[in-house]
Amino acid sequence: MMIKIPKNAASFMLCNAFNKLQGTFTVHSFKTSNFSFSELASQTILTPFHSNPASNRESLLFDHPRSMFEKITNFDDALKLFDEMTQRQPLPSVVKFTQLLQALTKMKHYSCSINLFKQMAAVPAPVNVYTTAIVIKCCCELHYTNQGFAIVAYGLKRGVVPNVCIFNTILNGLILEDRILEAETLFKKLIKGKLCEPDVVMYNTMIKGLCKVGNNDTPIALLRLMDERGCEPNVTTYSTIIDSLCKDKMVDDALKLFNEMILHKGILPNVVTYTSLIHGLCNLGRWEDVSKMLKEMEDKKISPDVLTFSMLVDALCKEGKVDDAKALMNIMVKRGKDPNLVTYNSLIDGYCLRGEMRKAREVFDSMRSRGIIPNVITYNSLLNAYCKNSKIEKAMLLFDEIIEKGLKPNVVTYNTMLHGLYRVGRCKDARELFNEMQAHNRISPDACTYRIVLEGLCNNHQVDEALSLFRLMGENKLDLDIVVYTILIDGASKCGKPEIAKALFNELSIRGLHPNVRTYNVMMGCFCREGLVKEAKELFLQMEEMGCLPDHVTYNVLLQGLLKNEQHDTIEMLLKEMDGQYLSVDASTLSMLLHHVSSGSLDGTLLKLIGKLVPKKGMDAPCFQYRWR
DNA sequence: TTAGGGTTAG
Repeated sequence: MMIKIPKNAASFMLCNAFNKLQGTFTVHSFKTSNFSFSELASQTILTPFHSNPASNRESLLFDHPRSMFEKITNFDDALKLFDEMTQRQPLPSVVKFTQLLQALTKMKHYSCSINLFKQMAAVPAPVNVYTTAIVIKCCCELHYTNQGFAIVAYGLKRGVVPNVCIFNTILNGLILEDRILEAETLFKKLIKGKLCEPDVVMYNTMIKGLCKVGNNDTPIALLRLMDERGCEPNVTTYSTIIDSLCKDKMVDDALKLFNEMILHKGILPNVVTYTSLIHGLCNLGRWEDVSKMLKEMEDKKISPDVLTFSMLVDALCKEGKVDDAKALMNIMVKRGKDPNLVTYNSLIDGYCLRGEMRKAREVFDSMRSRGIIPNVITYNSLLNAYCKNSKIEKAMLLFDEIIEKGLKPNVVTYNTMLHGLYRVGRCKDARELFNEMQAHNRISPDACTYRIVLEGLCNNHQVDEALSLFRLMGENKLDLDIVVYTILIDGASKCGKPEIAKALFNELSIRGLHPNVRTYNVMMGCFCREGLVKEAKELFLQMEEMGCLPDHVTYNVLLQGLLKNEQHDTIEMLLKEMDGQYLSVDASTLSMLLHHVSSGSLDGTLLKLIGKLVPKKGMDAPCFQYRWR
């Protein structure tokens, strides 16, 4: 679609530039009822908005426009008003039409706004840059950004010159649709073609989009570009980048930017900036820095909000400090910040992970009595706890309750249930559920589902079925990753099929997969079980050559293999290596070592070394402590 | 006296 040349020179330049843009973006026609925006754009006989004489002669109906438009709370009222407006002679001003469209858009009736806009075009009613901006936003919100382009073209035909607001809406639309590359190209063209000078809002939009795709360098480059082009960043600009860095665990870089913002730019951080930083610090377990940040907020009289508190509640729960988390929830209530569904879910999950089901249920009941309706995530936590504790009957009752409440189980729900069923050996029920999730609820199994099923089958001595499912996965081109291979190697080995385990291990290099520490541990366990200690030792050397460092499991597996097979020559060396790497012996290795010492097959002088390898108890990891005032 | 971005938690 080419735009024909309009009257004034500025529009002429814009049209040229816009036509060049067409090469980069596909502009689809906007067909709904009987005409499209692309067709509209190519029409020539349209009334320019400024020639409408109605604007200075309003009737009584429109003398109080605010109250009139504030009353529009539903679709029917809007339509009725619109009909009256379009039938008036002369037509109401463009501002009135714009207000009506804006009222609908604020109510999220995007399609309705677009339809009215089309009817306006048919009248034709007056249109200006505000009107088109609103309708373009509607298209973008509906993920029809291409139609937004068509409206820009249509606007140009009517002398509406797109400005920074309109281009920003388009950029935001592309970002909403994850079309970041296209947004970047358009942004560059806007600058190069001097179509508009980006302002802080536009830079923020672009920065948000780039952060969304996991890029941190370009947003920082944009921040520098703002400086070059004389555009002042604001707290949103910095907070967006700070948050992105924190999510990528680059908290120190985020803190540098935070200091730059305050000290060099004189921009005050807000609760969002602090919440992002606190979140990043919590994830890295930097509790002292978290306390510092909270103190700083207090000094600056910035109150933590529900999100700040919820995040801290969640962090405490993940550290196992669930009672502290509950106490923090009481503090937030005292401060007038009501915990919401997310906050309650964290606390319930925290109790569930500790197996404190009575407390979890108490919180569950209290949230409901406060009118907060549990969602599928709430149920998943409870379900997981019941399954992990082999309380499959309770889990099944809960599963029924999810459906009774009209909630839709998700893939996590099914994975949890499958795990639970295999744990108690109910393979047939698991198989039925596996079929049901796909057939009845149209939920596709994910990589996790397959791992659970394969591991479940292996643990229940159904290695052959696991293998055939595994081969089926290969045909479906599902993730045949190293985790899946490791599960099967372990399963085959433990079910007395070491040959299959070895064949699978050898298959890895053909598939281009690299064994990880778990894979090596499992394979070494397989050799040891077979009495092939020499092969296990060789693998131990090989893994280091391949750049895979042994962990405490590796040493324990090898030690047990050596002890079982009465090969004592390398034991002292291994124990010394463990000591050097601060690794511990596990309970069964320890008892075997002690047994061999007492029977005299191991030298008693090793006892001192063994003592150093016993894990120390009772040392609580340092965690978050803060004196709330 | 009509338009755009607004960043933070499970």
